[in-house]
Amino acid sequence: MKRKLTLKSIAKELGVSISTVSKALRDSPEISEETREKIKAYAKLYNYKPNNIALSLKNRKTNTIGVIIPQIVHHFFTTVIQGIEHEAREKNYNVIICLSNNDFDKEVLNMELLANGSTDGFILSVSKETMLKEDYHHLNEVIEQGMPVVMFDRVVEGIKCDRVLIDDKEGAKKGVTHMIRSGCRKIGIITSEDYVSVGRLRTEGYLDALDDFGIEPDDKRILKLDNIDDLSDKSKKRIEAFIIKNDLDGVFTVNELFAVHASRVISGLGKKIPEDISLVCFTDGQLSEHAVPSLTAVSQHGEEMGRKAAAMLIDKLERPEDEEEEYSTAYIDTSLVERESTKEVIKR
Amino acid sequence: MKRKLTLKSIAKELGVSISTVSKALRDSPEISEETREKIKAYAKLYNYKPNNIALSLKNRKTNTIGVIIPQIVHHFFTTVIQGIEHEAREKNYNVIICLSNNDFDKEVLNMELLANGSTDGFILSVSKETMLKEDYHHLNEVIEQGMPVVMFDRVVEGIKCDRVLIDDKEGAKKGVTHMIRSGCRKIGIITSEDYVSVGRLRTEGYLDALDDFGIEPDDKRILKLDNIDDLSDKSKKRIEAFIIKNDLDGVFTVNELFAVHASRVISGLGKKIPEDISLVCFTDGQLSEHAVPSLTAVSQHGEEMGRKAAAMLIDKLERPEDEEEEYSTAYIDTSLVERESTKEVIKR
DNA sequence: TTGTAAGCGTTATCAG
DNA sequence: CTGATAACGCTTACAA
Repeated sequence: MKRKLTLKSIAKELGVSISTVSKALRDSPEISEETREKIKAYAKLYNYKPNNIALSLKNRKTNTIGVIIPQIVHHFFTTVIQGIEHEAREKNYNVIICLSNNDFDKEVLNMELLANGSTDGFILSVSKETMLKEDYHHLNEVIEQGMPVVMFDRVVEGIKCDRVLIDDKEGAKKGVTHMIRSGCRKIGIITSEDYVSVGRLRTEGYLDALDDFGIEPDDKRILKLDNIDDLSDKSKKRIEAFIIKNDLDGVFTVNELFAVHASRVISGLGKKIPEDISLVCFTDGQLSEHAVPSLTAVSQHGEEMGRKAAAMLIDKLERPEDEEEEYSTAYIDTSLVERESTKEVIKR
Repeated sequence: MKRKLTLKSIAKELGVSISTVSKALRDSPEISEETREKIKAYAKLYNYKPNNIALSLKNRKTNTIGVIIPQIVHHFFTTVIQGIEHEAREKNYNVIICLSNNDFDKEVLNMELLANGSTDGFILSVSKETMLKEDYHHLNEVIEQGMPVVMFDRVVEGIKCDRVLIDDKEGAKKGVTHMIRSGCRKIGIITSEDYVSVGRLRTEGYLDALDDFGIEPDDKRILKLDNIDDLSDKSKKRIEAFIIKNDLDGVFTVNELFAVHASRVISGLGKKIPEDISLVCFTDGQLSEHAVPSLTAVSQHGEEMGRKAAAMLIDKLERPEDEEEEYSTAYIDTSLVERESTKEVIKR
């Protein structure tokens, strides 16, 4: 086993001091051309790379971003991570990803773990449990210690940090408006309980769209499920009942899973999509793209969101300490991807 | 901004030496009950947590596992990561995830980056480009430096490391056998070029199954696509042509994407699944589960694979240096998840 | 029982 | 131009 090269071992080998080696490798003009070349040649030959840990300790800077998300088995989050990764790499930062599993304690634990020297700042989407508990002491603590935080997607108020949000309300409005323009009038929505901010906002967008066209909202056409992250048997049952009982010509859902199940139920009833019932969902992922019929979807541009979050964080990290204390919220636009589950917009 | 507590700051505050604080916090019997309590009380009150970076430097041990994968937007990899995460947390390790984007240079870069002090070992699935190039110097280098490596899923030979593999051949055999038992005789396979090990192995499993039942293989019924990770327009066209030209009563695909497209093409031809053509795919993900018809799939148990890989790595990391030099390969069993795309097995 | 000092691998300051 | 020294935060012989 070949031990890793250190400045010390190079210095010893070449008969110079450690600091000479260090300076030579960083192209300091203090060092004579000759020794500099000799040292650099040696370092190159044996592939010397400085030890990041030592650098982090020395500089009190890790050049690492901590990302904490509820779960990774979720297409949206993976695209966000890709965006973060890309931006981070370009700006020479590393990324550490931790999962909270939607569990409050794990979120706190991970945060504390990473905060103890492993990262310079955080990008996070808070867990559902945290939102319910409304306990944000772990966030306030790291911020208090000077580590900037950027929240995305699931954000909470009252924290001193930047935010990146999908324009959920506008996105939902786009989707529902499209259905209305294509002739739908009896549109239902399958959404989540209001404490999940994205659910609430998307419901608002739905109502806004109806309002714009003077369509009276109807509570019976709003189904609020309690878990937005997966599709439990209970949720399936409720979706079935919802579609069977209501007389609908369009359904908007806040995620893909609800939509594919709705699609299945609708087809099972012998109704045609989109001729009898149109279907639009929030989140443009694999399911929307490959379902049969493929689903018209509100695309969230997760990658862009990740890039923006990383850019905001790095900006804070590299800004001089003085003129801080300004927090902003960036909105990432959505776009509608039209597919087979909706009809053409009616031209006037 | 509240600076983080350090041993030094505590020592100063309490008027004792740094080492006294250190010892007290680690419950050293050297320190008197009294001072120990005082120090621990103070540390607890102000929530002292040791700096991980300093510990890593001191111990030459980071308690961090580096994971390098081709891409994260892939359900299988996300489940593997979950497994790694779980196992690692339980054994008190952190996980750093890096993406190679299937790019050789990026894989090398990431590996070198993490190897410079950030991690104790690696879990990786090599990028496609790396397999093509057959250049594994980066792997051999970190191994040479004493950092253990565990390869999973896409592995290569001739590297001193542990391996975790899906039993691809057996899995494909299971899937194809199921189709044969349910009455199919003209079964086609949509797979990848042979240089992708999983593609080759799954093709072998397909051939094995045919052989078991005395069915003559037919090259025309084997379609080898060049990209297994996504579904290009070119691949779509080739799948269409393949299904239209061949007279098949069953199709086995090496991933979900190929299967959903095949399903679409088959339905488009007015044929019924599974009555006219059965469909089975490798990889049990969201698409298989939610497609209409839902797809019978060979489940890969990614989570288990991740756990196993992490366990093997940690085992190596914690084993005393002496009796090493033993590398093993673990196989993770697959299981067949029967859904709507296949018929019942015919009883004799 | 407590404190001093060396060391992990770096860099920056200052002296030679 | 080169080298000693201190420091980042921590642990651990060893000394007091």
